[in-house]
Amino acid sequence: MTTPKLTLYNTLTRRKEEFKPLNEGRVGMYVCGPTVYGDPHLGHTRPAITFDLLFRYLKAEGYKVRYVRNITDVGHLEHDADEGEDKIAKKARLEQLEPMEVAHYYTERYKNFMAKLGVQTPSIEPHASGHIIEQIDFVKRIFDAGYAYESNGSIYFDVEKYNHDHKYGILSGRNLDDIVTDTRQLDGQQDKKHSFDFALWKKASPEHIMRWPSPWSDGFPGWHMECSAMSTKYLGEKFDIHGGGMDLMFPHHECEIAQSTAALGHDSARYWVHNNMITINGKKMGKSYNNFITLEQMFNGDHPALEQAYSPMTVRFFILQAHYRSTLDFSNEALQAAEKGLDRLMKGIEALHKAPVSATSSFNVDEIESRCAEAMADDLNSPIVISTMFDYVRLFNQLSEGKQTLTAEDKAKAEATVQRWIFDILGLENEKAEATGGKDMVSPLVTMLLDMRMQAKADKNWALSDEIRDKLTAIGIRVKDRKDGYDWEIE
RNA sequence: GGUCUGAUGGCCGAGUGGCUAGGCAGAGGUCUGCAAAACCUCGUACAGCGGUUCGAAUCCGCUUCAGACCUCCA
Repeated sequence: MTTPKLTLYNTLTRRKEEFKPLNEGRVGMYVCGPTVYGDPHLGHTRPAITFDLLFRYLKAEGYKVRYVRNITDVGHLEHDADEGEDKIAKKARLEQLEPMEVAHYYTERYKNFMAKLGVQTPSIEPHASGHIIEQIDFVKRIFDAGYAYESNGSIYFDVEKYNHDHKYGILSGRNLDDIVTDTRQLDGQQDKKHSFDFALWKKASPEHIMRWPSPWSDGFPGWHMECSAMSTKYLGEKFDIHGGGMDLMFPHHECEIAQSTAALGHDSARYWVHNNMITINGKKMGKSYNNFITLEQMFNGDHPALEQAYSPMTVRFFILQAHYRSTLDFSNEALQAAEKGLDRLMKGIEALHKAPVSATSSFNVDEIESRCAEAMADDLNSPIVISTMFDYVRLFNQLSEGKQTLTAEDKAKAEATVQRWIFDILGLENEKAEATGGKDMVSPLVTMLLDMRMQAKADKNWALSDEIRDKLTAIGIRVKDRKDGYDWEIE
């Protein structure tokens, strides 16, 4: 059995391409992380889980992966940012907190919620504020290369000049003429030669709190700079994969390409991978629409749009059931379907573990691996991996009834394959099994009661039999009658 | 206005030039003292109109509708 070759959809070429790492056996991956001035919401889970999936998959395939995901804690300019206030500072003033206090608070919140969702910690999580020197240095390189100009203490990228030598807009498919006619006139752009020029370094106004010295002014880096500087620092001038949300394609990633090309003479990332958006009522869920549901709300159900709380794994499963390049629409119906589907999947896996072994196998377990491998290699088609697993869940469930059989060897193989795909690569967890760790403690008691119930049933004492079942149900223990006994689980 | 994407059965969502996606919900059945769970069966969907083709929901064109980006956004 040969492992199928991984293909990834590369936004640069608008087609699926076979993935070939620059260095044999190693992968460098950079993904745009959160701006930590607000609570993480459902939308943030899409890139986190998408690239967590890729990270896990590459590692499972034997690659050594360095996965860098930044924390943006400075520099993202406000709408009226040219007047010199960035998002972190603005929020801080409103809340009477130190900017770093705000950034730290939301960074911790982000990390904690991601951990709940089974998102593994990247190899490096660099903070923009900790890389001001690298960013200044990067600006210098662009300036020295002749693609930037100084104006009133700020440094701007000369898009027109860059476009003359290279080509601006290769990622988003725009050309400069369109951008010229279509860019809105914003206030405070008097320092720039053209409206489409973007800031590499901004001079801070007097009231601006977050500021650093530079050769040009006391100020702060432009909002595309951190990704160029930090990806270069940790992954080198050329690396394999750059990921992020589709909404970042323009201008953020476009500007990143321009910056890197201007400074280094060549583009940095080989494969640009973009996840699609989560929508709600057909519209993108995001800060600007003020239609987002925070993860805290998702997990405790405290939001007008939520009919109930949804567990972290339900959310993860919900996301993995859609392909990462499709929009995914939030609805209670869809989340509830995911919740039940995940439950069915986990129960099916438990059925496999409990299944008896036979002298022969009635189905081929090798196909589980080959079908999953083929699906995932095809641009990370996690929905197909899941649907494949459901096909086998049906068979696993039939094992206890004797309608299907597995040899001990095949059962072990099936268990290993499930472990690899469901738990290691998709990163799902059996929340219920983990939450009911106390099962062992109550087990003797429950067993005793259920033995009594068996006797009652044998005596056709249905009143007592049902009373035992009802009382157990009332405290969250579900009784399942089997042909020759019983089974039970904690809800 | 420019660039781009999408429109799949009650819901969510894969996929594809001819061959079952899958999950959820629903209907019927098996099992069972009853129930739960599990298993079996079922709906025969691909926005509309043209075209290419032996054959298209899948390719092409047009139309309608929806969305993303062009401004901070995952």
